[in-house]
Amino acid sequence: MLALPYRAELHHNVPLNLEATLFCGQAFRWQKVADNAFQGVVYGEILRLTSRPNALLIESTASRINGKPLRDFAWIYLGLEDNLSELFSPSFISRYPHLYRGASKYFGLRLLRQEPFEALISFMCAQGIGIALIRRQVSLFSLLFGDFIAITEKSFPAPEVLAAARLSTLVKCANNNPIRAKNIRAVAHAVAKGELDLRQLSAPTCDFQTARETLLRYDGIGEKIADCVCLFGLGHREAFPIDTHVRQYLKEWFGIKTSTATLSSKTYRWLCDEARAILGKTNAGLAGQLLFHYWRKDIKGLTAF
DNA sequence: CCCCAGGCAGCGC
DNA sequence: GCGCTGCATGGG
Repeated sequence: MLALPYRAELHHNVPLNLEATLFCGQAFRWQKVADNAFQGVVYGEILRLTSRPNALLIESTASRINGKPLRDFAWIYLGLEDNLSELFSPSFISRYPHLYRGASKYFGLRLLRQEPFEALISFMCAQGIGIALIRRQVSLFSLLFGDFIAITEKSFPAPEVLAAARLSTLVKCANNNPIRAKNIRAVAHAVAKGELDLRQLSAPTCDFQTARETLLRYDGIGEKIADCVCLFGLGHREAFPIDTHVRQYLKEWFGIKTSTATLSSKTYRWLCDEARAILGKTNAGLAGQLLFHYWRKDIKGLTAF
């Protein structure tokens, strides 16, 4: 395994399920490198996280990431500030004890705080195709446009690079989908120009709906993608992305049915409201992720990583 | 060959 | 407002 010069240890007494967190957070470029050890690239540095009882080993190519010491960065990136003690309300637990038991297996799943631009482009690639294909697309962006960090690792490209890229190369990254490639280039251009200010959308002063509506103005970003970017890239905890799996468990577990093949905007928002009514407004995002993971792994038998 | 995979936009009605 | 279809590709 690649030797990383800087290391820190985060001693904590809060629950952390690293594998579920990285998988559900859709950090598509992260890889499992050993038992309880995962490696990724964030803000142009390699980051390796190893989970131990009540401690997290942090190793990196730099002593600071995004201007913060490794310990502080990991705390924010992994969403460890969230209080999990009231994630599921007493009324939810008494009404759905079996779901509570099932989801509790993944207690310690957190909401990632990814790099906003990488999250934005990654989720634009995650439309109606399998995880393997999504991972391939996102990796190609780094392979073709990123800068070397080490022999084996590259950064995610900057907005300026993608904005100036040849369309034919972007098409390769976008699973040969020229429409998606154009959309991605247009969004990268908007970010590069400062017209789409991701830092502003992730500021505490920016509310969720404003961030969401701003993203929705761009082609290639619909309700679900906007919610994903808000939840995992911009730190808006009340976002509740509804994909095909979430739609399935809402129907199966809570009897919330939708008839049509594709969700209209209105129906999508209605489904969100129904889910928030059950899971609680402030906890819906994280609680939904636990249910999502339980549904995928235990009910559908799909594997993470 | 079918349907499904962490959807979106555009079309006809 | 709706419901459907094309986009694109790999796997079951």
